[in-house]
Amino acid sequence: MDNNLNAFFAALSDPTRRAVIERLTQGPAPVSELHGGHDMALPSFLKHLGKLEAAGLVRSEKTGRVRTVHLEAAPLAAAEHWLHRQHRLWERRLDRLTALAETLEKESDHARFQDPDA
Amino acid sequence: MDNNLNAFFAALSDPTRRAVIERLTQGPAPVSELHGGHDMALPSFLKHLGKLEAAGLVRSEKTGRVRTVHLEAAPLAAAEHWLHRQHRLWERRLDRLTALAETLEKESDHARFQDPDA
DNA sequence: CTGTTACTTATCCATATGGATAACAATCTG
DNA sequence: CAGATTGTTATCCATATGGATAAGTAACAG
Repeated sequence: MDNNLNAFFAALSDPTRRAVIERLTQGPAPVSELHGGHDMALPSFLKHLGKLEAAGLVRSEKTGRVRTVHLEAAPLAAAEHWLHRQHRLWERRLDRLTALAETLEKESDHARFQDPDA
Repeated sequence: MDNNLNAFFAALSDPTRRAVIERLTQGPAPVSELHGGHDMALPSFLKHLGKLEAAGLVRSEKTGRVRTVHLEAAPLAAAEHWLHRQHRLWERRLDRLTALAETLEKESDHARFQDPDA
């Protein structure tokens, strides 16, 4: 699960591949359609699809001479989950810091009240 | 905002860098502490920190001879947001398909009712 | 002011990545 | 069957990436 994050994030670090993912949220599509609009030779484009599939973000089946590609939901959810977790831990920590700061501020007020000319 | 996603995801595609992020959710740390535990020469490790900082995931300040590194929340949130959006679009599409399937099923039942031996 | 600590900078190296072209294979279509 | 479609495989190439070592700078500590 953790090892996959390497391939997941690497796959998403390329704009061509993110565009493919975005397109696929509209539904499955054959390779040639996905390729259309990307200014790039087909074999080069196929390597991108290969990485997406290797990362498990996408799956494909071939029928006749057409290969149809579709999104795979689970990995998106997994990566999202990792990010969310880190984000949450970080925000929680900020909250604790804020709370601490407020505590210190109150104590500081109190001290000033007891010893105004400090 | 979109251009940053390249660097964001690329930064997260390496386990050393993800480990740094995870460590930093516990709070800021000096370079040497972050480096400890990673079996890697300091300059190599510094390149990882450099990428994290270039991606905006992390910031650092130097005081005396110590550089302290801390997490930057916003980019995590941005990447998380992109993933969430794609995930949502994809799930919404699955829902539409499910609905369509159910509709077809009902129509099919209806047809069978009118023409039971089909 | 000498030594130690904590980075920094400069190179170097092997492999990975993103791109291209050329040639091949396997369907359809007429 | 002949030809066009739709991928696929095999190379090749330039640059990026992840690692290393060596040497340098900038604070402290004594």
